[in-house]
Amino acid sequence: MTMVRFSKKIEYALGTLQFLGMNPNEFYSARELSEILNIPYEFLSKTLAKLAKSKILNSNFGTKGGYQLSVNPKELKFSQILSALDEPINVVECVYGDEDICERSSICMIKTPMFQLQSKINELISSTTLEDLLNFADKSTIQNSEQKVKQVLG
Amino acid sequence: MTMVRFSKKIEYALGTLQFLGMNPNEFYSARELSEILNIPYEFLSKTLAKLAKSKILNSNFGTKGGYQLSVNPKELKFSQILSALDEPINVVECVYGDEDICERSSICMIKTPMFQLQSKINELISSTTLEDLLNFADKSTIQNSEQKVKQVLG
DNA sequence: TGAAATTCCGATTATTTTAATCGGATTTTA
DNA sequence: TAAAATCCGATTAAAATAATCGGAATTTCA
Repeated sequence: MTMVRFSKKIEYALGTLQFLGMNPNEFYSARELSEILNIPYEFLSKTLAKLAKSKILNSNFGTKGGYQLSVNPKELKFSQILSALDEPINVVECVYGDEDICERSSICMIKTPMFQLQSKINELISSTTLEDLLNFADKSTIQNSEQKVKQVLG
Repeated sequence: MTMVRFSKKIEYALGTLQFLGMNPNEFYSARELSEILNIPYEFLSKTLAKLAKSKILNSNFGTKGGYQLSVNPKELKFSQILSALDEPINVVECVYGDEDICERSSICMIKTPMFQLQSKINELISSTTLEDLLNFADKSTIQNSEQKVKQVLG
């Protein structure tokens, strides 16, 4: 962290998954999604590819291709989304990792307590699902978004 | 985030506060702490100054000066430590912040759900205290640390 | 069958953030 | 008054994040 801030990559992924969750059974291309959601195309397309590789999205090649949510929003945990996009990262480097990685290891007394905190964070991101993202979406913003879809798709 | 990782600044601060919590009623200079805890002096001294400014540490000038924990570990929340070291930072830029900061604001549907997640994170870092850090410290590492203290202070 | 639209893949560049360092002023002790 | 310390601002170095570039493979459809 600095404190706790999602990277743009994650923020974009969450927004996209939310959109796809609200519009299931339909394929959207990276280009369309980038225009609808106002996200840089080159960047978003890499994120989409990763989500597809992790089977969170279905993807199709070709002119009619694109992406589609492949899982039930209720079953898609934040922790899965995060692991699809990044190597697992913990509050401190040595949690779950090689202790030799830090030269302070032998005298560092925060490892075990940090392990405890990490568990709580893991619990939090495992108990939050895409469904939560869908349920709490703000209504007026949903309307704005739907208008943008019409504008982009014509 | 990338995912959730404390900055070195925070990691150093936690380790230092833990050490000072285990050795109350005594002043340690930035130089001593940097040697005992194996943390770059220049960097640590800035961190200590911030903690002192936030009244988490007592500080004294001069040759016999140094730092000392000024609060009860049970009363010192992680959230206080984090705010002492950084501007408040949230899971996404717009939470609690100016919406105009993000050009996607009008169509971004994750704001409200992110607000919910932020609350849970805030709750977590408010319910974790320095005492937790002290309680869960690993015993064998404490011994290593105590040896290091003798080695440094003679 | 071939042009267009797409996903996919690797590499590079630019930007921002984090980490570390430098120089020096102020305060206290002895 | 010299030494040891906190304090303060600025700069530099390193690392991580964000964005871009170039092109290969796949599918659609005229």
